[in-house]
Amino acid sequence: MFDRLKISLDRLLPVTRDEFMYFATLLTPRRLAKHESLLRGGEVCSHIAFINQGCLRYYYLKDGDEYNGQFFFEGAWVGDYQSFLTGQPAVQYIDALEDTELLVIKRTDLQALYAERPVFERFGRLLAENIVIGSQRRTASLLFDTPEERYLKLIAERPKVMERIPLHHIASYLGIKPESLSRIRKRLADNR
Amino acid sequence: MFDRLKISLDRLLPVTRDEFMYFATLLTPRRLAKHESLLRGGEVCSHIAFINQGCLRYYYLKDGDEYNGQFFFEGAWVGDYQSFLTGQPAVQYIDALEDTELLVIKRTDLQALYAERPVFERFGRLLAENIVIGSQRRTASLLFDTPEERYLKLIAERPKVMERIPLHHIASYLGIKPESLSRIRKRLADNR
DNA sequence: TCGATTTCTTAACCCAGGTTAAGATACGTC
DNA sequence: GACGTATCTTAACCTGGGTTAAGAAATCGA
Repeated sequence: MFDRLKISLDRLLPVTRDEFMYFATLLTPRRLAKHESLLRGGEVCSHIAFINQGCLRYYYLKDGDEYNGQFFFEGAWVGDYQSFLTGQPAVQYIDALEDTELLVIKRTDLQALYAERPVFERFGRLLAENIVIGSQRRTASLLFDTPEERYLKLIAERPKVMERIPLHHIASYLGIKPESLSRIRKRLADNR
Repeated sequence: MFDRLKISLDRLLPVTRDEFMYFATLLTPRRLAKHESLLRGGEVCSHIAFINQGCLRYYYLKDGDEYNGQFFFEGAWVGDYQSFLTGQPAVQYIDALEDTELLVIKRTDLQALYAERPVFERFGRLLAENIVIGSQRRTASLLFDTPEERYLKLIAERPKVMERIPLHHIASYLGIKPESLSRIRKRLADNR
């Protein structure tokens, strides 16, 4: 049950068996059915979740339309950082895109863990730093890549997204409408 | 010389006078003239800098065009996170937009500080977490706000940017060309 | 198994931002 | 004070994504 978590943690920084066991006691398993939601906008994000199996997305709602911010697969952590850290209502919605198994940790338990075990404080820093890198890459791509370029990069860099996620969700992630993604795909198929 | 830094640190988390003094010994003052660069793409970002006075931007270069990622003013930290953390060549360029005074810390010194003083490990986490929040907000705005909406939000939320930064740099930050920003401004001036 | 829903595509028309070119101010600096 | 540069604007034309509408194909659920 905790195998994937151990591997995922160790990739960021090695923890002793003892420290890991303690961490594991703070985690609660949770299952989400496909399309079930982990967090709704307006709620406070009081937990973050490690994905043991499955796939989720977070998205924003504006004028009734959804805009996919990011997709997450097994081995990643999900949560609304802004809400989790500040205690303010979430602006993000988080849904499962497949039947999903999570390991969930409460905000207050994580805060206490940071204070008690320095190695996890470091883990928190490394995790946040890695998220910064990913988020800045995404910002840069939205700033200066065309939708077509973003689509091609997605195919090249994140095959899992192409394999497991419907095209209309991908379009939303790319910042365009499904019809436009179809058009781009046709353009590319008619070899440019 | 360290007053603004102390205030800025304390806002994230309080440090004792003693801890602060130790931190200060790791910092080197540095001045940049307007338009001088702190980091060029391709270099490794081996330092991060606290802005004591002045203003900088980081930008990306693509096909000879600059794309402004972010602006920073006194009280903020600047650096290419991706390069600083991974040791890979920077993809960002960092320039001063005004004559600027910095306090610079070396990567290796900061790493050592994290290991020696837990309070700074925590500081590093909190700083990274705050950057995540800012970066995700920016991503979201690029994803679903129109350029006009982004411009209006910038006026409302970041008056310093409007006061101190040329419009063509603001256009680049908004993801549009200077001519388009002029058009948007005209549209708004002709009251909608 | 069969109707309903989800997913994906196509096409016609519209529009905001890009491109190109030009000109007006303001700013520096020698 | 004058020349060059940086900043900002305007306008005509172009283009790629949005909108609307429709239909085909795959999947789901009862």
